[in-house]
Amino acid sequence: MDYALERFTEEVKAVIAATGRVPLALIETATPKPNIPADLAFPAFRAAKELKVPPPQLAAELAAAISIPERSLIGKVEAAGPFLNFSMHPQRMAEAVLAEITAGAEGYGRQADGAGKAIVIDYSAPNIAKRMHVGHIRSTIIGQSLVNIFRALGYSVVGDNHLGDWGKQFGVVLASIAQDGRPDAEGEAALEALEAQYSRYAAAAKDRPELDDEARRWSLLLEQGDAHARDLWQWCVDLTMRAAQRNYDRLGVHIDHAYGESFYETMLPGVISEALEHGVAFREEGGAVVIENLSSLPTFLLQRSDGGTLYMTRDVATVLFRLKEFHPSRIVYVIGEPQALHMRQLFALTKAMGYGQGVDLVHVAFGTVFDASGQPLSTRRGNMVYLESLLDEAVARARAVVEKKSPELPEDEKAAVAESVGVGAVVYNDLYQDTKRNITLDWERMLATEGNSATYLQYSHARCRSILRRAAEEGAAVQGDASLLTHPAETGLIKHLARLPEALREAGARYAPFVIADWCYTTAREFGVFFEQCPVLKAESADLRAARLALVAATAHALKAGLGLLGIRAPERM
RNA sequence: GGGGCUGUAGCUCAGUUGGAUAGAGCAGCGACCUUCUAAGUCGUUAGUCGCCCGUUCGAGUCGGGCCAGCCCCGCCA
Repeated sequence: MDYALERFTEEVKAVIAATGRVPLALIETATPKPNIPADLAFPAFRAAKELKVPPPQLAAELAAAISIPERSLIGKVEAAGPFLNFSMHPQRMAEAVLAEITAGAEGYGRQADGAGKAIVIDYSAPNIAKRMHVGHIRSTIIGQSLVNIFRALGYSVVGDNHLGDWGKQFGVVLASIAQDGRPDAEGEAALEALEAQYSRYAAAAKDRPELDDEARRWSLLLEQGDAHARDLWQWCVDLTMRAAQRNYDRLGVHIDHAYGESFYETMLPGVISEALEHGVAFREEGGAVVIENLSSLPTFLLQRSDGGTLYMTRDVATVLFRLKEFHPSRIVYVIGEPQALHMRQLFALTKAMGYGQGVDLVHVAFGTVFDASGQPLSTRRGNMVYLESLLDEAVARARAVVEKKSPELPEDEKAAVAESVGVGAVVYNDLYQDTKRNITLDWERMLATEGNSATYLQYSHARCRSILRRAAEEGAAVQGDASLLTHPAETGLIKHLARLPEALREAGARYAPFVIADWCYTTAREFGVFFEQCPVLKAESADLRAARLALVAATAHALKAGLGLLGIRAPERM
């Protein structure tokens, strides 16, 4: 559907065109900066040059020549130097926008751009028998937001959790469990114990080669489908996924599939032979399969000299499977920036092998997380942060704030609010800025309850709901004449609400959830101004109260829709 | 040596088809709660947009060259 803002833009272009003064191709509009009292501008420079008149003259002529149709969303047009500025008709915009949001409710902003197209999004990808750490956290949170965004844009989105459940190191995992037994725990505690067993085993193997042999034997048994090895492996997968699922539930993450690396095991020989047949790869003397001079990328390997496969081999197989299985128009990888080269090589190789022509292979690279002293987080440094503990810590801190700010809430609601606020803060920390930036783990900033923070957005929503709750108690009408909303604070809020569909489009086009975060933040600010300046329940008249209540309801819906795209819950009270 | 990302206020960041006086938050200073949630609102201090050339009516934005930080460059993932 065309939302009000798009219709307004179309009308602006149409009225300029109707003057017959400017060729259609030269009618380009721009959004004025916030300090300009207009909603859409036509910079006359280019057209003026073409027509050989000074830009201010053209702008003035157009301003005089333009006639605004009846019932137009355009309020007024005026020349400002070389710019032709258009303003929205506040009342008609108010009516249109509130009607749209009321109709769309928490699905406001949805579009059909992607109808009939599938997108595969690869995200989260925890390693089996290990805890999820910062890298997986970023991938999970960013990936889920992109899933939400593309679904809202009408795409058929397939999420795939590419589990690290295979490979050389898994023999060590199994051998260490065979030696030390299965930890008697659940969740991160169990995985932490497995990690410790793994480390001990790997360390001991340095002096005792027979341990290495034992690990290799387990690895082989697993690949050969030995029942016992397979059972142990499955136990690890189940344990890890149970722990992951608890975290996913808290984060509002739902991933459609979890094929994992192991799924592709049988397809790997085919991938290698096909690459050789296509002549994009060759087998060097040592036996390794090499790809050289591909799109001027550095040389890389598809098979080890000992015959073993690599990350690249499995990734190629994964692309081929996804193409065949889902027929996507794009495959999106939410993976850390350090793997940018690997991704470019993978994409180039896939295309060179003749696959995925016309399919966009996209790497959404996210930056690295550093600790407060600027060190990268790592297990070895001992400053690693794990998902479950991160969420628990965030919720505990949020709980303290809830106790202080809202002691009157019932116990279970306090807990629920703390959960939403704490988890929301963690999510927002990964989404409020461009994902490709490195970020510094800073508890103070992450759990900030002021300014551009998840809490502020949730608080704004809760304030809306609070007003609506009281209105319901008083039996007040929540639907009124939107054309009464002419206060600058009301108009400002409405105009901004109208921009969610546009923000959604941009977020999708740029793979950038922060565009949504920005929109949410500005919405909360606009609402804050409105809240201060325009009494709702005590409005001057019943009609105005009804109209303002409708605006508050719309704001709540839109804000909840925006937060939903980010994967952040919006509590009713806090 | 080659390549990728980043460089905008004291700090953290927006600023994407080149357009009007470069915007927020935090921190600092000041004001506002007997009125719908002060987890709020308003005011104020603060910037040679890393540096230098170029393209043009116009460059934070585009091109080239430097500088700095992070990361990557065959048998891990």
